[in-house]
Parts: sequence; structure tokens; C-alpha cells
Amino acid sequence: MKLYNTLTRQTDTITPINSGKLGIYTCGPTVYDYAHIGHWFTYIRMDTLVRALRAEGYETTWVMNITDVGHLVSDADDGEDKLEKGAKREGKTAWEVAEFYTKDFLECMEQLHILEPTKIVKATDHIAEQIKLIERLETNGYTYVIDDGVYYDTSKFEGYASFAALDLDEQQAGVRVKINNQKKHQSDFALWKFSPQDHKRDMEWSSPWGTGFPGWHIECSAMSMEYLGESFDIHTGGIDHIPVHHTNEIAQSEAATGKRFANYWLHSNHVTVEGEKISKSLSNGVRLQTLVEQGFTAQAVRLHVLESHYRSQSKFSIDSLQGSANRLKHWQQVAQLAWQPQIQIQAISRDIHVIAEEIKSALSNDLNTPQVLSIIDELFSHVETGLLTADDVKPFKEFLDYLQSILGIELSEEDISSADKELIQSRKIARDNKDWSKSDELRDQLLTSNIGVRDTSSGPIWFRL
RNA sequence: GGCGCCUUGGCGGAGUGGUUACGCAGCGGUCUGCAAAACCGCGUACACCGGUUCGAACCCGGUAGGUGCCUCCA
Repeated sequence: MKLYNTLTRQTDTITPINSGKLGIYTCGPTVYDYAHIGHWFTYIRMDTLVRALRAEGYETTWVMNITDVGHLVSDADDGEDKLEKGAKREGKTAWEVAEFYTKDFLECMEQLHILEPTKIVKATDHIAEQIKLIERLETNGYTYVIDDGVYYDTSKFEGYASFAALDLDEQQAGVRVKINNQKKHQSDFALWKFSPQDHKRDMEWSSPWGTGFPGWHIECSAMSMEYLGESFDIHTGGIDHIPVHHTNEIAQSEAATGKRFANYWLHSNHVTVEGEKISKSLSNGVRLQTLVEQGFTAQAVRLHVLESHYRSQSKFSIDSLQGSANRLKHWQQVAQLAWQPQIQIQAISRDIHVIAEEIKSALSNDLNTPQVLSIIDELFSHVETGLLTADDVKPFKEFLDYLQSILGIELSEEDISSADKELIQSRKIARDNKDWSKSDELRDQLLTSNIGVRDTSSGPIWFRL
């Protein structure tokens, strides 16, 4: 398996720390609002990564976090906690907001056939681990305390800016936002924030430094190391995390342990919606639910995501989603041929293994999912040209199961009922007798069960509408 | 201002030194009682200008346009 590694800025062959096993950490959602199509692009891609690694035979431990505290509206460590802000907006407590959006997120994950991670971990369930990690940083001399919290001194970590290849001094010159002027350096970040004097937060905990709550970055370091070890294999997230969140995670983790944090960093590029970047002000962050209401299936959304490479800035539009839905429908019709083998024209079963190898190879090449789809199209076109022989049915069904396991797209549909089969047979007899009105009547009857029929030289073939 | 990235046929989207990926849409055809579907065929794309090379969409240089981050964001 070769993947583009943000750490080395090149495509690296994956070598696990422990032979045959891989630990993967994915930065999950901050649960203060509904997830939008951009999030789903990222999580579907990460799911595809895990599926591909498992198909390669790796035993994977996939950890995803849920950020339910401490993610501030501004990374400059000013501004509100998103959860507390969401609570105000909805007239609920921060706890209720977190629970509501976590539930919605997990339901969408299931709908999109995103595998359940080995562990889904919440920041609020790991306060003790985060405090312990801050204490280690304090012991190692990387922290300082100011009025509003405990901070990480980024100047003490050599090569702080190298992960994101940033020139901090030059950046600073162009920055217009006001910064917390008690901080020693603009890039320093909060490890622990103190609760405000003037009001009580919904979420707060006591700590050696005072009552408050953890900063956003520390949770990912604490939880990933808790479940995957102080050094682990693959860390993933959205491309926006490179300059701040992941840079900070590396600084904290490596300063605490003195060890390499993660070996491979995989980042999903962003997606534009109808040509514009997704942003709050444009409110163009389409929800899955909205697409479903417009008649699209989660499977079509999933196929659409796979149609672009994870490192390219992809485009989302309703028109192109419609194209994916059409492609999926076609695939499903081909899959239904598994239930209706025809007279032998040409056997395809021996091609299937070759095709499966090609798919594996495309995935191993930095997850080239668009190429995988074209390989499938090619095979399916052969299936339709030749139809299936009885001998092909078993390997073909196995192939459909393989596609399901590797792409999360389910094509193996159920057979139609024997009653419907009888209708098809009766219609064939009517047609043979040139009794067109009866034949049409039977066709309409089948349509009520959402079954269409096409007449071919080797007999009628049904398909679900 | 700093650091990047991109430019492929109507749209989406791989590829990356030499056999015109692929999908969606469109058009033409085959099949067919009709319809639908399916299949076949077609459009011969790689921003522009130079250079390297036997050969470049693919490498190098430049030009133009677009875009991302440095604010929040997957």
C-alpha cells in the first residue's frame, strides 16, 4: 500500500510498526451542528482507506474521536467554545447539544456504510488522560500559565512549523486578527482553559491549574496515544488540519514522549459545492438528509465521493450527483443478472480474479478510487455483452460481495418473488402468442412491484426500477 | 505580503514520455409488436508560448487564468 504522506511530502510505502497490524486515528467531528457534505467526503474517504488496508490483509485498529468540548470558535484561543455557543443557540445544555449531534452523526455514518470504527472516543470521557498529558508537558518544560489558561510554548519545540511548511514570521506580518497579547508567540496554543469568572460553563472540570476545560488539540493527542500507543501508524483528517491542529498535535505529543507521534499522515482535500467553498456565510453545507429528501440514496452519495481522488479538490453538485445515481442504477441492473443466468455466449468468471487484482492494485496506489470505478465499469460491460452463464453466477456473486466489502456499495440484491417470475413467464407466453394486450397488461402489473422487463433474443430479463 | 496548488472533450474525472481510461449527458445505430432497457458506434480533449527528446497532455522554463492556506472550516 502506497499513500501520499503529508509528513514526508511524498508517496510512501506503508510499513507498520507492528508487523501485519496498523493503528489509524481519524480526527472526527465537533458535534455542535449537523455534518455537511464536506464532512462526508472526508469520512467516506477515510473509511475507504480502512477498507483497503483490511483488504490488503492488515489487522487494523481504527480510532475516531468525537470533539464534544473545547473546540473554540477561534483558534487564536479567544472566542467561545462551539459547544457552549451551540447550547445558547438551541436553548439546551452543551451536553444535550453534544448528544444530539453525535447521534445524528453516527446515524449518517451507518447510512453511508461507513464502517464502525474500532473505537469512537469522546473528549469529555478522557479529561483525566488529557490532564496527565499536560502534566507531562509541564514537567518537560513546554508550558506556561497566563490569565486565561495553560499554554504550550511552540518556540520550545524544534521544527514546530516544518510539518505544515509554514514561515511563521512571514505569516505573522500578513495576519490581521487581534491576538491574545499575553501569549508569548502567536502560534502558542491553549492546553487548558480556565472557566470564565462571569458565568458558569455547562462543561468544566477541576485540574491542577484551576477549574476549566481542555484545549481542542490536546484531546486528539491524549486519546490517540491512549488507544494506539505513543507511536502509531496512520493519522488522518481534513486538509485544513495541517497548519494548526495537526501541527499542534505533533508538537504536544512528541514533546511529551520524545518519540515520533504518527508515521503517516493522510489528508482529505476539501470539496466545493456548486463551485464555491463550503462556508457558514454561504450556508451551502448540504446535509445528507437534504439529499435523501431530494430522492438521492446514501449509496449514490457514496459512489459520487469515490468518483474523485481524495487529494484533489473535488466538486460537488446536484447534477454530478445525479450522474452518479444513474451510474449506480446501471450497476444495480447488472448485479441483478446474477439471478437470471442465460444461455452461454462467453464466460466471464475467469476474468473476475484478474479484475479483483486490478482493483486491489489501483487502491494500493494511493487510493485511486476513480480508477477502481472504471475497472468495474469494464467488467460490467462484459457481463452485459455476454450475459452470465450458470457457471458464472457463483463467482459473480462473490465479486459483488467483494465490491461491497471494498467500496461499501451494496449491489447484491435479492431475487424477485416466484409470483413475479410467473408473471414474467405468462407474459412471455402471451408475447409468443402475439397477445399484445395481455402482454402489456402483465407488464403493467409487474411495474406495480417496481419491476421492469426487457425482451432480449435469449428471453426476458427483469430489472428493478 | 508569505507559502502552496491547479488548468484534460458539454459536465465530472483518472492517467502521466510512445496502444485516444472511464462515467454522466448528447447524437447515430442494432434489437423490438409497442415501450423500456441493454448493447454497439460517434465526438478524436489535455490553457498558451518556447525548450529537451526519435517522440510530450505527461519533463524543463516562461506567460495567462484560476484557486487554497496564513480567519472559522472536513
